[in-house]
Amino acid sequence: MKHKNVIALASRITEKAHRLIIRELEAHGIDGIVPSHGDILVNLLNGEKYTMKDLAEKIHRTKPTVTVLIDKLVDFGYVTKIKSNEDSRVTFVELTEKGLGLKPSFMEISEKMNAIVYKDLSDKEAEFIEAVLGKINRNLDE
Amino acid sequence: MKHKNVIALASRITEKAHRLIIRELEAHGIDGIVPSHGDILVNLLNGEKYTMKDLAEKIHRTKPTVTVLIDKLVDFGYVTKIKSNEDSRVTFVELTEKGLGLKPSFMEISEKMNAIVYKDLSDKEAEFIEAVLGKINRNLDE
DNA sequence: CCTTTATTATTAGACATCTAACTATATGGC
DNA sequence: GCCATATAGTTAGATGTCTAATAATAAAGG
Repeated sequence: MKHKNVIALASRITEKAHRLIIRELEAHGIDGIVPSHGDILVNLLNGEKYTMKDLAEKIHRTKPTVTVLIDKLVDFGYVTKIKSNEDSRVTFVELTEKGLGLKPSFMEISEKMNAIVYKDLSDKEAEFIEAVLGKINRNLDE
Repeated sequence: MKHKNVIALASRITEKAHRLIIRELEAHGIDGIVPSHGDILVNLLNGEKYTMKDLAEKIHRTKPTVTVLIDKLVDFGYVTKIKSNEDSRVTFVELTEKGLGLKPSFMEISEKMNAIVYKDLSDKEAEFIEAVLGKINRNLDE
């Protein structure tokens, strides 16, 4: 019990993973996209449409943040906003054709990431570490 | 090998830990300080003085970022900047008395954080998870 | 020496993110 | 039916962070 640096490691891993994702996206010709945009797009890749609020919850960001993120994705032509008919406060977000076209790249990047992260980890180790991280994650929900 | 979400967990853990740190700092009456400021201060708590560049490396941030962070810490009166005599390009940063006074709070917060993160983890589990996270962290240094 | 190259730090500009405040709409109680 | 309250989304303002460019100084090579 001498080290006590799970948080520092988690932080460094998160940042390196984010940089890797951005680098890979650029390598696939996808520019100006940060991981949060990616998270949104991944959620939309099943073809469903979601409200701004739904997306905010899914990617663990606030609504104002999602407004900005989505506006950028609209500018890039990856998604469209659709006003709800039933409740005019609500805005749905849906992938465009161009957005749907990102799927192969996203799957490749995801596989590449997993190959790096889980390199030389046995299935047992992978399972164990996810279980423990899950526990720590819950512990932090004060 | 079904989950594959170490990165997502690391990301959530990092963010929750950061929020917890900020909340605890405020509870100790330390306001306007984010984890990066904390990282800098923790590094200075041994009484040594470090250059801007040193600090940037220690906290894994760029030099422009550290310039901004330090300027804020100077405004708050926690640190002072001292021009080097030997090399006039170099600026040293050192804790003030007020900065030194943060030590007890920082230690308390660190202990509280460890208590939460390592709650119901055996020593063996803690050791193992840090070893595996260390491995993943290195794997990401492409 | 003097010029080129390297190094330290800052400034400028961009962006994701947050909280707080605001708008607009819906819902629920009386 | 109206008014209070809740909910969805945006806008405004602040801040940490980055990259690129700049300034100032040091070191190195001819």
